[in-house]
Amino acid sequence: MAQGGKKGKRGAAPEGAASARANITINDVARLANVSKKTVSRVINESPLVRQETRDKVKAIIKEHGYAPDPQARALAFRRSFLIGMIYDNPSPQYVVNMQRGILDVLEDTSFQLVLHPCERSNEGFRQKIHTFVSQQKPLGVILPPSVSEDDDLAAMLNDLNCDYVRIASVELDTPARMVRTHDAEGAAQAARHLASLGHRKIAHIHGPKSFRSAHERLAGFKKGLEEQGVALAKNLTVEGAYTFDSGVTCTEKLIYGDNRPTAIFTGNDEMAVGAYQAVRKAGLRVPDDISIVGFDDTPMASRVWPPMTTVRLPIREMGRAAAALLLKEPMEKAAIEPVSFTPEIIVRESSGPPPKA
Amino acid sequence: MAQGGKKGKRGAAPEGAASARANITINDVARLANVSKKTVSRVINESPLVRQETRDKVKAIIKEHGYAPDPQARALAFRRSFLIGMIYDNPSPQYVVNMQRGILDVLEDTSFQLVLHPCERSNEGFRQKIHTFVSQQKPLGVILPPSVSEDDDLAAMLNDLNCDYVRIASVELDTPARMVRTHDAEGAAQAARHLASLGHRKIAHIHGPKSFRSAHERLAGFKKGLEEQGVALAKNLTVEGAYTFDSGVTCTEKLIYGDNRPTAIFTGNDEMAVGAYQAVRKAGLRVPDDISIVGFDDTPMASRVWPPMTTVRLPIREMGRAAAALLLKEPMEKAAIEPVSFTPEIIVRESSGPPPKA
DNA sequence: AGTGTTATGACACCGGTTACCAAAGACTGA
DNA sequence: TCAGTCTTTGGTAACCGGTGTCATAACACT
Repeated sequence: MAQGGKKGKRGAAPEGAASARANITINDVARLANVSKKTVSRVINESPLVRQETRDKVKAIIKEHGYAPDPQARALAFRRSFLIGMIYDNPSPQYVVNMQRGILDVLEDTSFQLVLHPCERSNEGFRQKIHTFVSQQKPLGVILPPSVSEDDDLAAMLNDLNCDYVRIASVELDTPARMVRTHDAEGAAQAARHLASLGHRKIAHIHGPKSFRSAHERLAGFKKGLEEQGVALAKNLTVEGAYTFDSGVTCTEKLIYGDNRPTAIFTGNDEMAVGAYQAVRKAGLRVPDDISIVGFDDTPMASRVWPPMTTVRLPIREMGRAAAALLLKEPMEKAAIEPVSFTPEIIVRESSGPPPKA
Repeated sequence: MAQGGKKGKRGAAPEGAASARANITINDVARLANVSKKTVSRVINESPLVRQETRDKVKAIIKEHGYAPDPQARALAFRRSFLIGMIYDNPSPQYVVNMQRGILDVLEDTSFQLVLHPCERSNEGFRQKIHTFVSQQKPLGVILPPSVSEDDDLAAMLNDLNCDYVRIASVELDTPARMVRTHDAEGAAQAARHLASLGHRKIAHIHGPKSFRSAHERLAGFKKGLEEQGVALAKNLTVEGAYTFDSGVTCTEKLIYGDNRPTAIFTGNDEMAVGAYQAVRKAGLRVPDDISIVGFDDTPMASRVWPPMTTVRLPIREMGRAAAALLLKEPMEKAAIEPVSFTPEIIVRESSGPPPKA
């Protein structure tokens, strides 16, 4: 067992006790196992071209010395870093944090790291920044939640950069291996059916901006739900909000003081629903006695407002897990992948009840 | 101008147009500028040992060809990656997202990336995971918001691992170069003074778990604020919550149905304040007519509940910026650093008013 | 013995940095 | 005026810790 290393050692102490900071490298493992570093590399990368006996020996050494390959060195050699990007413009902290958690659930036992890239699609130059990030850091892939997921130009750019990605969206935008699909329409339909079955006939919908696919989907689902219940879509009761609290307030005021006051309002998200609460209260009306309200998202706020809000929930964290899992799949496995999709579920609380007798 | 490169080129096309994907390297720049790669390296790293003329020439080439050094290669050579970690256990999505934004504000124009490590301090083994992360990824440093920032063992471990860090906390825990200090006590004192000056005399405080330093600080500040206003600390009106919505509800119920019903409640965070709203409402009382409520944090919920909540705000995003800025400072600069601190500010809305006439 | 795997190793390379040396100027003293 | 020394500037080689390519050794099987 030659002392080997012709390479000049520096101050490092090769004594037994040390090893606290002087990290052990692939060369050390190779020497200790009496094999070449390439063989160790093969073992690390699960190559089948290693005899079982050799593999065991190397693995034993690795375990004994607590060796772990250096991610930076691997990244350099692989020309691909062990980073997963999350590029998002969703303004809801709740959504963002849950998505991060989901992704991290999957990354936890790997050596991949999650890096964040919030952006604003309105801000021209955002694509440039992403381009810089991807071409410099060479992440394994990126995850695109709504609404960045809807940006086809962005997807095309990532494709050109040879960077894998997964889009989370309410419509089919890409191949199954690159999609986590949510059935927002079905969630909205549930909300509509719920309100209709309570007896409501004048049901309003405040949807999000038309530039969001989710707004379209939820609106479509809402209409479908009503239709199924044989409830006609009321005139002037479908208005466009901005997914913001303030727009929820103003849209609701418009509805309340319009010529066809609804007995129930379904909003495109919780944020606008809370705005609706406030507008209803300001008008001297009560939820749900005078007007029922149903939101979408089930943010923590939904269960904390008074009365607790009936809303539609999407399993954000699970979606994050699914997206990360897709990204980590081997290219081979990606060929034949079952489409991944999630269906929201209505959470009935106390903001929805039968319409007033009147 | 020798064609140079003895190294065998692969399929790469050295023609003018190309360069779309075949990333330009330091060697290319050196060749184009007629200098050695070492000189280019010096220019990149702002070494003073380069003649101005040479520097300009190299910079021109770099700019012309849009060269950017490979972070992975640099990381390998530097034995230090271009990652900044954020290790947190704060359960508030709002806090977490704002902090992330602040950090990213600073990192945006650098090649540093933010990586996330949520954890639970209760979970034994969490320190092991951080150890693995730090020793493998070798981040430049990590940022520790409360309450992980209060973990001295963790700080010691990071020190051993030779990993820089910044702690964000309401008490002085470390050297100025490693601290972003918040004056929670002062914020709490503001809340106490505000309520006292409205005429309240029976003011309750629901503080967080004693295991959180912030809970201590806010409690201390609350007492100090009352004292300044000459208001006696009422008996049985200081109770311990858990920083959660539910604990806010139960603690408030305890206060309402106790033998000394307060006319105002100051809670250790907004979450508990919203719980207080609910308990008050359930008891058939009104905010602020019967009981005033003041929270702490100014989460978005605070301005969306009804009535909009008076609360104390800490500039989380700015704190994130400050923490990241500290981490990026050169070791030299760190020697003499002014302590960084933030003082919260009370936001008066409509949940606080004069006490009932009774 | 000839052939077709399977296992292993040698060596260059990924794209930077550090250590060390050499050349070019600037400055000195005789 | 000229060699000798110091300071600036640039180059070379080794290295960081892995992986790819390709040749070769080991081990079947005809």
